[in-house]
Amino acid sequence: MANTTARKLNEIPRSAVGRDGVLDVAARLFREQGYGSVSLRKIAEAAGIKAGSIYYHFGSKDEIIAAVLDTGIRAVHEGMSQAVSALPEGTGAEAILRAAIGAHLRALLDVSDYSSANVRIFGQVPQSVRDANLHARRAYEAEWDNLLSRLQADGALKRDVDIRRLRLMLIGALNATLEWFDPHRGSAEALSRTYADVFLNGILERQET
Amino acid sequence: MANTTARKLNEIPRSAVGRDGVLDVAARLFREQGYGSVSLRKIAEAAGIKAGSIYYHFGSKDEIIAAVLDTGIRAVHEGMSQAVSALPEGTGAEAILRAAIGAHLRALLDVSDYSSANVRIFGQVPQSVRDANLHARRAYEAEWDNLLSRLQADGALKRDVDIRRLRLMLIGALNATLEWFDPHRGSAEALSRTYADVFLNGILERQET
DNA sequence: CCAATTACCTAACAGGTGTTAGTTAGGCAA
DNA sequence: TTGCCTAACTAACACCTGTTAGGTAATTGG
Repeated sequence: MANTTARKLNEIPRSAVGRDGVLDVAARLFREQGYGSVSLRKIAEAAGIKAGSIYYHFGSKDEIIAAVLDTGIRAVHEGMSQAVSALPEGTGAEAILRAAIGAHLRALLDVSDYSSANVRIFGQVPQSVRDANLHARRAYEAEWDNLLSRLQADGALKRDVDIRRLRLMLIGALNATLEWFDPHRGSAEALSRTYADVFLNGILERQET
Repeated sequence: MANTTARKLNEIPRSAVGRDGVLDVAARLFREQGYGSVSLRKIAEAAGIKAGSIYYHFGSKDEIIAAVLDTGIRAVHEGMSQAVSALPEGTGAEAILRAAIGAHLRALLDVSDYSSANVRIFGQVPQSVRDANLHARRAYEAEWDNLLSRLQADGALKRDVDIRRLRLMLIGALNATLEWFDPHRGSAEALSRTYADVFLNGILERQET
């Protein structure tokens, strides 16, 4: 009885696992090992339950990865949107871009297994699951395209760069970081600064001609 | 002994498939579908033989992906090295970098399923297979680091950029192209030029202050 | 012509896969 | 107490996986 009361007072659900617990574990495993190598039995074991029990919370394996992918994209999208809209009015183009780049990278490297899982396994999941995630993806891509177009219209970005292509290159570069970034070797913050430096001004030493 | 060698070198193999045929098919499937989704039976079917027959040419599935990964890295490495060393002496830093970027991208997008398969599945493959590929990978990475260090020492590259980090960012960005590039939408050649433009000079419109 | 080699085939193996059906134990409302 | 709800369980299913053993037809060097 004391147990029951204690449980009620805290916000801990009766079960130590639950739907969210399964999802958290799944996101972590997918990020670490890739889609094909993670079976329902592995997820169940890591979550401390049995494989069949997963079907109380989810209708299929696809439903699990779909949920992971969706949560992941939303996390990055929200992080980036908020970082940009939190800037004071009149912020310069360079600072805006630095904020957006920083937010995207932070979402991947610091914040959540969901975001990184999305990036890493998207190319490996069944087409139907990819398709289900496309709406959310396109919304995030549109956010970037809007931002970049606005900056280009203001004259801050070079006019000869195609926005769609620039966005693909930029986000692709940031996402690729997941394949090699090691937090022991440097902070996500410093890395984000380097990315911004390179993309904004390039790596060539400027000639004074 | 010499006879056997001569036969192997001169004559077209009797079979329409053979070890190389299996390898070609495997590289294509791995590139298209990822490591986990490609079974030996799928490879065999696409090659026009039966699953068991693969074991005449290879000792295990791991041996197949190891061969694919190895061929892939070598193809990119050779392409990049030759493109750079084919430049006339006295070629400027910018032209050298453009040549290297172009060669890397061409190897991924135009030349060979092996290169693109390497990039796409490396992160999904069993650790032992990754480890076996590391020597070849490191050799290619060293080639880039040498190139970039030389250019930096010559004063062509900014001095505040860490070479290792720059190489990871640059190759990562180029490799990410595989996830979205559509040859119907533009040539690899034009894309390579855009990558060079962005990385060398950045995307900010230069202010004339 | 013979023997060996090459490149395939068939059939089976043990184990892993996603998924389903039926069961159980505890908490809660009436 | 009764009966429902929640969140798990066990056991099995049909299928797929990498892999092995043994067999076969065609080609070739001696």
